[in-house]
Amino acid sequence: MRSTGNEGSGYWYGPDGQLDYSAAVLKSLRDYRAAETAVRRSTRDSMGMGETDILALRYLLRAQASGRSVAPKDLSQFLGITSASTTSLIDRLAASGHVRREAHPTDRRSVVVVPTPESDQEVRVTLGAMHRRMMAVAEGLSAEEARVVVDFLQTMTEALEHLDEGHKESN
Amino acid sequence: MRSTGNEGSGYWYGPDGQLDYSAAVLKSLRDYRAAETAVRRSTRDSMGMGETDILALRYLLRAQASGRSVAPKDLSQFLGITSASTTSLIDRLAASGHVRREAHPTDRRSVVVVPTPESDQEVRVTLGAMHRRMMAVAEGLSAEEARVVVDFLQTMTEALEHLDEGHKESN
DNA sequence: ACTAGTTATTAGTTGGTCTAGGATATTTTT
DNA sequence: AAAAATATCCTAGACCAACTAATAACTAGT
Repeated sequence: MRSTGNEGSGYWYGPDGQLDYSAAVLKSLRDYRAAETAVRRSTRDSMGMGETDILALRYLLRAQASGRSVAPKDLSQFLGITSASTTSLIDRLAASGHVRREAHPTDRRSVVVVPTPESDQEVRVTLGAMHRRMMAVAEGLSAEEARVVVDFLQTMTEALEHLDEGHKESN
Repeated sequence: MRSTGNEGSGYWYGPDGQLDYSAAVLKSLRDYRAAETAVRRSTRDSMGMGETDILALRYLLRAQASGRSVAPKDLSQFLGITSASTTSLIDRLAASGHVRREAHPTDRRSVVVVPTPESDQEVRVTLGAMHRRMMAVAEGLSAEEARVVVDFLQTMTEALEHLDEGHKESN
């Protein structure tokens, strides 16, 4: 339907119409992912850290911003790595001056991992430009368009999540 | 989906309106990425291979489907890894029976990497379900909605790509 | 007080990448 | 035609981040 108005998204005209739109949607999704991966890689290189380290740092900064304190265990769970890997990750981040280990106020087994102000600054500078760009694109959408995009992404996310559940059965 | 209000997408109502939509868009994009990453990881684990190996295999299968032949050099370039890493990657894939090395028809220095029929089958089974699911979601969009989504993703992709260009200059 | 469970760490292994260098085949120069 | 330069792939050795298994320090239940 509405076969007009696709000058911008081209490449996918075809006799069928409907099916071509779907292919275009999936392709644009793949392209987006590729671009995002490239940016992450570039960021990662420019900060001299691995992907996981950056994820961890961002998690720590977010937690700090909302007043939560983070133990190594929380990082393990969030990142999906073992506690041993988390220990060495914190070692790395501490060695590079991005975090400090502090004593846990009540549980003396545990530790609180705190990002340093410098790392906060660094991440802001490095990731700020990307975030602003993306925010600008999002703000370019009308409320109705935003609704369509959010609905689509959520539905796609749910589809993937359900898929992941039934992954054991060879289906 | 189908937007009956936003019970699903909630959390983002606020006095401002416009800005909250943008935040919701970015959040849904993040969530989608997280879900996709999880599925990839799960697939990777279930096939007992690394991420790079799966990318390589898919590249090989696509190339085969379109009649192109692939040399190790092509894999290096596509994956962005060194030739040494590519060698060991091919070693792995050959050891697990996913590919074979064959002589290059004209250039006797070179080698052609060919995916085995079994690996084709395996990838089809493993990735087919995901692709069908995603296609189903995409087909659930009207033409107009598809246009909005594709435009959005393309614009976002361009924003990221331009960002990546100016990444050397401290900006 | 003793046992069981939790939390973080250490030690050692594995997997995938890198750099450096070597082997073989092709192309270009002399 | 022979020699030099280039191209393509492989091998060797090292590094890094993840893993598993075992340990130390602590908390909580009985």
